[in-house]
Amino acid sequence: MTAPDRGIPSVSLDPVRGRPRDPRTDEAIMAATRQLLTDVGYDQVSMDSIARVAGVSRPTIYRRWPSKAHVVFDAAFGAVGDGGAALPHSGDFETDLREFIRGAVGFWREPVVEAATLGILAERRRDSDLQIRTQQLLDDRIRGELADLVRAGADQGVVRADIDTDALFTVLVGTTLYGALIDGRDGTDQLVDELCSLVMRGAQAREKE
Amino acid sequence: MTAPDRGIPSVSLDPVRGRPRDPRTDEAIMAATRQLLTDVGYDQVSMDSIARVAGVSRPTIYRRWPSKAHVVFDAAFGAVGDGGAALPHSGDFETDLREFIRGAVGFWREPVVEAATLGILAERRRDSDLQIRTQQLLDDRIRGELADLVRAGADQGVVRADIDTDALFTVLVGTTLYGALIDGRDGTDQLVDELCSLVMRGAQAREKE
Amino acid sequence: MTAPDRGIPSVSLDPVRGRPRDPRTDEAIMAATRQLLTDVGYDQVSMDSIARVAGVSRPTIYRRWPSKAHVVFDAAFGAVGDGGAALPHSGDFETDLREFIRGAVGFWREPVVEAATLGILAERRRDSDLQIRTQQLLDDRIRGELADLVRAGADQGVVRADIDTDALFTVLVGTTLYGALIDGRDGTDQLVDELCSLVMRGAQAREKE
Amino acid sequence: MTAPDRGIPSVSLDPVRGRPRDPRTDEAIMAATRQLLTDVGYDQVSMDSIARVAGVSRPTIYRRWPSKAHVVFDAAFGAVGDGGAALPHSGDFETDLREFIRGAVGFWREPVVEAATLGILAERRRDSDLQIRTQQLLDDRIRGELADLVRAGADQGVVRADIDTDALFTVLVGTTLYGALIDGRDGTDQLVDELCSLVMRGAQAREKE
DNA sequence: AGGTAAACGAGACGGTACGTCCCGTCTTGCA
DNA sequence: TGCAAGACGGGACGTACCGTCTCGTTTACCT
Repeated sequence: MTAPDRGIPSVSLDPVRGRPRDPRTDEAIMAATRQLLTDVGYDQVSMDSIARVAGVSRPTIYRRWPSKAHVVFDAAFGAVGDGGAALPHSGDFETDLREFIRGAVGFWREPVVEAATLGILAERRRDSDLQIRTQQLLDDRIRGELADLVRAGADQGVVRADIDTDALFTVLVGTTLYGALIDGRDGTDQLVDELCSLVMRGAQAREKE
Repeated sequence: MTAPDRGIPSVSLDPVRGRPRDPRTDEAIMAATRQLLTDVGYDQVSMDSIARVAGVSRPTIYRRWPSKAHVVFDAAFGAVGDGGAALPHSGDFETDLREFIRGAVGFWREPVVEAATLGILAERRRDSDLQIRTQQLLDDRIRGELADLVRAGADQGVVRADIDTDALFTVLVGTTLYGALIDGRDGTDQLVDELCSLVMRGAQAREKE
Repeated sequence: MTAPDRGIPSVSLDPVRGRPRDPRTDEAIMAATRQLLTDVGYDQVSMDSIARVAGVSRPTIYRRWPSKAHVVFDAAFGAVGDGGAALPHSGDFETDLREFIRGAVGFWREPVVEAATLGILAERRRDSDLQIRTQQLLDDRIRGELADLVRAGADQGVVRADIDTDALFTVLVGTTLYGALIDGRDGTDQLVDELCSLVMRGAQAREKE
Repeated sequence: MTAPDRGIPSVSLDPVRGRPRDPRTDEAIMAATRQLLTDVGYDQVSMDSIARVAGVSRPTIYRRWPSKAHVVFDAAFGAVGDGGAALPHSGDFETDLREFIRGAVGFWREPVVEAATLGILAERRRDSDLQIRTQQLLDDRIRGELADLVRAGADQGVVRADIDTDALFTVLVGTTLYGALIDGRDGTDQLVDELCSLVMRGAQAREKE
């Protein structure tokens, strides 16, 4: 995510009119927001503090983002698409699933994400733009990726053919989010193992074997 | 949760000195908060608006609860323990599990809970009291209840003996919370069915049958 | 002027409800405003700077006055009624007139008044409350006082019977205001003498003598 | 006033280098400013609104005038010198004086002047350039004109020889300004008559006649 | 005809102030 | 002591101007 102001998709005819925005300003705001998020947490981050740390004026931030939630969203999740893409796909379904889960837990536990997520989710209820963007963040990348994984597993015959990918997605994202951000009881490894095991085999005792 | 003011345990020597608190005041505040939560949502609820709707002054609220988050917590979750207790325990594990899940989804989707939860979870990060209370809410009642369920299932031999109840708890609560409050894609029934099915049987294709 | 918030004449039934306003706060705001007016001038005075100097929060000022112009008005002119009353009335019309003029020039040249007046007059055009209050300030006290003076002079036969007190008022106030605040060319004494002389005798050469 | 940019006297060596300024732009800015002044008043006029109405960019205005006050000054008073010159000089002092006063009142009551004057006078206190320009506006033209008038009257013997023209100027300008812009109580004719009468004959009852 | 320099529209930018809102605490007087 | 009312400090909000700046484009004059 490198171009803010996505909501207003810039209908302008000319590609550039007027003084262009300084890209360093964007980055300074993002960096300041990330730093503040990890330092003081979502609620304590104010537009004023962001502006101060970024060496920028408050109106300059409002010129780019419509509200604090959007600034934080981009600061916390903006780089997700770029970095998180490199999932290995070893070919073995359980290995790949475990990696997927580990990636999810790791993602929620990145300090910036950890600081931002619940605030964003709360704010999201009153901001339809934010709803769309959070949805897209999860759906466009992660849901699709999981679908690929499941399809590969089904082709190999190790995954039930009638599995509902969306439900599986909900289970994985919901559980990792809850485990990482809300419950906070288990270590990463334990959570990953148990979730992977449960998703693979279920809770039911096998009748045979 | 029927006895507010947990933080300040009332140092008074005599049980009653001076004018006693009017218990109707407590209920008026709770009712006003619940109404406002469903009407305008967590962030739009202000102590002022609660006081106004309850016909009460702001200090009267602060005399009973230390902050808005605690008022909302009690308003949204205070009655949980009383009402939600009546789980049937039919004896059939899958039926009971399905009922447990349905109860969880239904809980998250109660209008007041739906309006309050994400706000409370966000606020919880900076308020250790609130952390403890949310933890207790889930643990004391629900975690124990699930443990009973699992134990019964294990005794009957329909549940794997090595199942980790805590992990199962995380999966169930996390998934229902996410599905009900964040994803919002599935209907209740579908979510319940799929989650139940996945937890029972897992995603793995059976080698035989 | 000791009771701000004149615009909303406090319809409350009870004389005192809730915590009463601290009168020292009012005085601190007035003193801060007066100091700032003389130090930096009308336009440089901001609500923030007043609050800072007064050791008060901005909302506290807005609780008492609806805008900067009203704060400045009270700070600059609020004490006028009390102090300026002691006009001597020697009995000799020209002496009293001169004293009246000298008082007017002295008033406009008080540092606080000098700093505030033109700003207030400019602001007045968009604020009907302020219009009324400026009008009252001049009319209630000064116009009446001049009328007394003129009536006494007419009784003694030294003032033309058909003199228009309102026009005389306009001449005196307009000229002193202009001479003191806008023209700034003459010293006080010269302005007083010339205005007094002109008003007494006019510009016309006497036909005889 | 037809040549803007007085402050920065165009250091360029050649009289014209590069693209020359479009003179229609100047006029568009002046016209827009005049329209806005009468429509919304001094304080509501912003450089942005002027630019918008004039179909011009903000820097284009700043290229010609150093601040909003100067733009407004020229828009409101720029054409004064040209139009107001034609005072008749009938030869009869009182007639000419009345005409002078009527001209002054009429001037202050021109819609654009009425909207601009008090704002300019307030701004003038922090802008020495503006001080000089306002002074010149009044002095160069009007003060001199009045001096001519008085001299002619003195020659004819209808005006006291020791009259102070500057004081008379202060009285006439101050009174008309106050009467027209601040007091707003009298109609034009009444103000003119009374001021003229007072200035001619004074307030003193004649001992004889 | 091409080069050069300023005008020009557009809009970013730092800065400052505005007036409002809410929080949580406090200070009254009355019950 | 409970309670209603409301003052109060503090802090954040989002907006509006100001005057300056940096772009790319246009328009004239001058080689």
